[in-house]
Amino acid sequence: MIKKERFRKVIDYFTTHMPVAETELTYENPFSLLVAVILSAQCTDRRVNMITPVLLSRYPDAASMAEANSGELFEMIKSCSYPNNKAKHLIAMSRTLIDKFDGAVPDNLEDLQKLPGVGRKTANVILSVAFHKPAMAVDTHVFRVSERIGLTTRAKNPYDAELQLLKYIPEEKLSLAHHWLILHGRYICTARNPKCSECGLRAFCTYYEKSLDK
DNA sequence: ATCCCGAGGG
DNA sequence: CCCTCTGGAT
Repeated sequence: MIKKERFRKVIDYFTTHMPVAETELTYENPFSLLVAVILSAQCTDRRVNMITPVLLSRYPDAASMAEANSGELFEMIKSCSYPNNKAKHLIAMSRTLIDKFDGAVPDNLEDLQKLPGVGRKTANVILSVAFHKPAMAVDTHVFRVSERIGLTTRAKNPYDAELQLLKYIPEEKLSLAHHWLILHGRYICTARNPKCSECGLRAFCTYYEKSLDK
């Protein structure tokens, strides 16, 4: 099956079965989304959503978080992974926002990636979700699912996968597609013991086909 | 034991 | 390319 056809089938399937797909992180503005996405690394959205309301009521914007006491901030986020790194990143990120961007979250990839703790994946999420710009953030789910269902072929790294996906997904569907792949990866196409019996994509899934040989 | 919407540094 | 950070859920 040619690539274009494969993408069409996948998009058709999700359009029917998951017409609405949004981030499961709660947020109110670009800054709170930025904080939530930084906290979400190696941590479930459920836990992040328990932390951010408390954290953001204490530090509602870059100005207040830039002046946060690192020990106090650490205590508030210690139940998620890498609390030490994340506490440092949140404070340094806020300081950079104040120093270089007038306290506002930038709306372009280059400037977003200048923020401590913000890499390409996080920057793409902010662009796509907070600013509704065409971008494809590739996280562990998007990377795994895309490879399994053949949207990408031997992607070497997340950026490679991003380029392969951008080639065939229409701009206006990028954000939707991003969340389709994440939610599918989270609940059906899980890393271990994927629920292929519940998956409507198995008819043309190369991963499922291979699993039958075992 | 293995994985969760990674980033920074060597 | 590799490693480290590092808590909670399953």
